[in-house]
Amino acid sequence: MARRAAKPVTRPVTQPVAPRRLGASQSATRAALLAAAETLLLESGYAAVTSRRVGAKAGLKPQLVHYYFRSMDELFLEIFRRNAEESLARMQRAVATDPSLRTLWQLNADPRGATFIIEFVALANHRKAIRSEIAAYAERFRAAQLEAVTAALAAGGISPEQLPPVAALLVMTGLSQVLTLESTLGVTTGHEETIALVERTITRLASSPNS
Amino acid sequence: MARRAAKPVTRPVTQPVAPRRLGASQSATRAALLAAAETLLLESGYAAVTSRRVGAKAGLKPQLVHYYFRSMDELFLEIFRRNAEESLARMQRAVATDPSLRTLWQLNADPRGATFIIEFVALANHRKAIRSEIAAYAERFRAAQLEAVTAALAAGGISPEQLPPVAALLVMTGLSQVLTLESTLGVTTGHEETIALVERTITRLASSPNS
DNA sequence: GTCTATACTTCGATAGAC
DNA sequence: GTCTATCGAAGTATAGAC
Repeated sequence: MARRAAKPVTRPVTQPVAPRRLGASQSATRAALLAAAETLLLESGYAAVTSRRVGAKAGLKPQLVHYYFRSMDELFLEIFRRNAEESLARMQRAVATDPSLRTLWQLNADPRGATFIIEFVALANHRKAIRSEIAAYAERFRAAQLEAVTAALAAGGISPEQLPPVAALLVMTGLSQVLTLESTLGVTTGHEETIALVERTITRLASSPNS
Repeated sequence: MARRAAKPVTRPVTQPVAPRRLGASQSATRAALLAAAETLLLESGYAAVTSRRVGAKAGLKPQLVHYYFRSMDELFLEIFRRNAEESLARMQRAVATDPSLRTLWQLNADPRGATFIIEFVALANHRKAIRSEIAAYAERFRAAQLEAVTAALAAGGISPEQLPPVAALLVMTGLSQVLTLESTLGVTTGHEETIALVERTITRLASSPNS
């Protein structure tokens, strides 16, 4: 992976950091690079996201990556933020329309999302700068979902003592993660039965006086 | 990542493949390299497992990695197989002693196991040679666990119609995966409540006539 | 059987011309 | 805003000396 920084670089003391020029964030070229990087990430994993390959995929020179992003970590973070913001917004829109457990469950089923999570968690394992960003987002996402689950369970007459909303949420999250993760591996034993069980349970919780 | 093979290399036609010598599989040096690689994988993610770093961690020359393993993929597979076999065996031993849901749940709680899974699934995302191996193992593990869950539920008087054993298994697997995954990120919101719910549910399923 | 020397590739990043 | 040129570190892998 040709680790970090080519040279220590004797930096002029008057310009403490970021002396390099950086491209505008509205640039179409920048957007193309981001799109190429995102595709690479999903198709081939984060290790495939190198400035050279991103450049090639976008039909551009690899140095442009460094012109628009201070470092590869910054590129990764930009990809993460965009997707995070977008999926948070999508979730909140969907919940605003129909604040049910089924809505949340269906949102989780997006296979792209699970692939993203895997890649970024693995990334976080050796790029500390990325870990905290992911953790912060995870908490934010959890809080927003929790609100929806709490409301949905209350509407179904389920008390928090019978079933803590946060536990219900984690069960759903865990399940959808395993299901999509295994699907990408080609393992699908038991998936059908499990999905059926979730559907039944959601229906039951939506309108019953019992756990 | 300084991708693949230094040179095409003009290979003599009489020696179609694997002309290189390989070290003995009982070698202590080999074991040291494997241990170092495994530690690196867990601590820093698969991208940190490079011949140079593995060598350094083991206090050996990086070239030795290539002497004992034909390629980095082979090293990864060796790590995977060892851990896979061992955890399958451990599970079967535990279940033989006490074939209950709680036994299975406690086995899943091992954080090492979940970290391994994350790393290898991410790896499988762009190393095809590894994917099939993981998928095959997953099916094997699933089948063994399923047997135990089926027996445990039957013993508790739960019919497969009330709760399909394979679905119960996937719920447990998904949960333990999310819990440890989030823990490594430092996110633990709701974990306590969820673990409590699982414990309660296991107790209920172990000895009751109701779903 | 075991390890060293070394080849060659790719990496991130920068400087400076256009 | 983009391209040419280039550096030095790190990557995989092989050939051949002990």
